[in-house]
Amino acid sequence: MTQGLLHPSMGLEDAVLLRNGGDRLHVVPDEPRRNQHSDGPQVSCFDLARLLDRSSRRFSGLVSAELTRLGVDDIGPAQVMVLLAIGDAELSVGELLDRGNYVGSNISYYLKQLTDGDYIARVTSQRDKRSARIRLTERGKQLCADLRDAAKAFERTFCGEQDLRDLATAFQALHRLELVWANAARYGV
Amino acid sequence: MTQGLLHPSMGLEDAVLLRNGGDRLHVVPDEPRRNQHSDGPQVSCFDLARLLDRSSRRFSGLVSAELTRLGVDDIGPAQVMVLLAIGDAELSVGELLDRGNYVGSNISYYLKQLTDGDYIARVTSQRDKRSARIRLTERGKQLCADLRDAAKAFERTFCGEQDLRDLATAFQALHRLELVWANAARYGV
DNA sequence: GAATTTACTTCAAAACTTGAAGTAAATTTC
DNA sequence: GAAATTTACTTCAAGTTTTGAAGTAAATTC
Repeated sequence: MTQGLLHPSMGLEDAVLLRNGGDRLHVVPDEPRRNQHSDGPQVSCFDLARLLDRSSRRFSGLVSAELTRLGVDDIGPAQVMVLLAIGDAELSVGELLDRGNYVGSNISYYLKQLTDGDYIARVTSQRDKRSARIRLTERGKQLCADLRDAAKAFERTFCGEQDLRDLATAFQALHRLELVWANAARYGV
Repeated sequence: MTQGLLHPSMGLEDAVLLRNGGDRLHVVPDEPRRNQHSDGPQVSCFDLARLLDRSSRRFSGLVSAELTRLGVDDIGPAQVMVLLAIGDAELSVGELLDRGNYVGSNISYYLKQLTDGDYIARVTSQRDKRSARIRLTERGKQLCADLRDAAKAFERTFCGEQDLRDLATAFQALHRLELVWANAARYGV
């Protein structure tokens, strides 16, 4: 039984959390810092996938908390992600779909909630009346701005230089992997 | 309005997919390869979060497809993740919870399905009769093995050296970020 | 101008998540 | 050593999210 790729019963995921007397939190790496390219213990795509899930959930929790703090209770983190995906652009539902996260009926469902909550405005496109153009309302923009501010504050409080680099590193590496997975889904598999 | 952290309307996520005549797929990086530490365009945690979601979904899709191919139709990718989280270990529900992904009632729900499908066996612990010990059945082990094989085959077909490095890189960076997020959730925020 | 395709939306069923409440065993407290 | 508390789960009911099939109306193609 091909053992090897999958974790050899050693929890790759155990967190080492410490509080250091003062008011600032530190994450203590168990090793000085691995050489960027000697990939350490074998990592399978399943390991990564579980970490993806876990991180996603964790982050959603933070966004939820922030929404509560902001007094927003008609939408959740999932809807927020849609808002952020729209950003400053004015785009059609199709373009939003191309941005990747969702399937059609799903985004309709979110858009309905966001429209009801007055976070986005939808106007039927003049050139193509089938297609709706979507953009943030003032309320939507305000929420995004508030969240960005919260994220900034969060970074100042909890993140060091290395954490910010990790953010970019994770993004780049994951971005490439996603292309591979998308490719696979598209052709053969 | 604090613009900057959030995508300046340029889709960081557009995929560049090519098919190159032959039977092998390539992902074409738009630059030779960024210096590992000059983090390129600003990436916010929201950008990463959306990518996390997207990648997760994408990967689940691949697992789903593989399950279908294997003729497994009583469980989905979510349950598979639980199986893989258990691995070769025999552990209690509590330990599984500590491995991080789920909340209590949630894992009960999955464990029930996995028990019904005969993928896992649960025995009441003798030392502490409240606690159930969980392990994979032969069927569960077989499925995990099949999936690992599929992943191997997948890697051979679709991944280059760089992709494998990305896997490890993403894992490490994300792992650290998750600690930060977990920390934040635990104290203050 | 009929047939097809595109760009969505709606609906209903399934899957998943959450939180509150429940159960039974272990531990602590008095 | 019995009562109270805590631990280790499970169950339940009420959401929320996801999926896929079907629908609608505008645009395109034939």
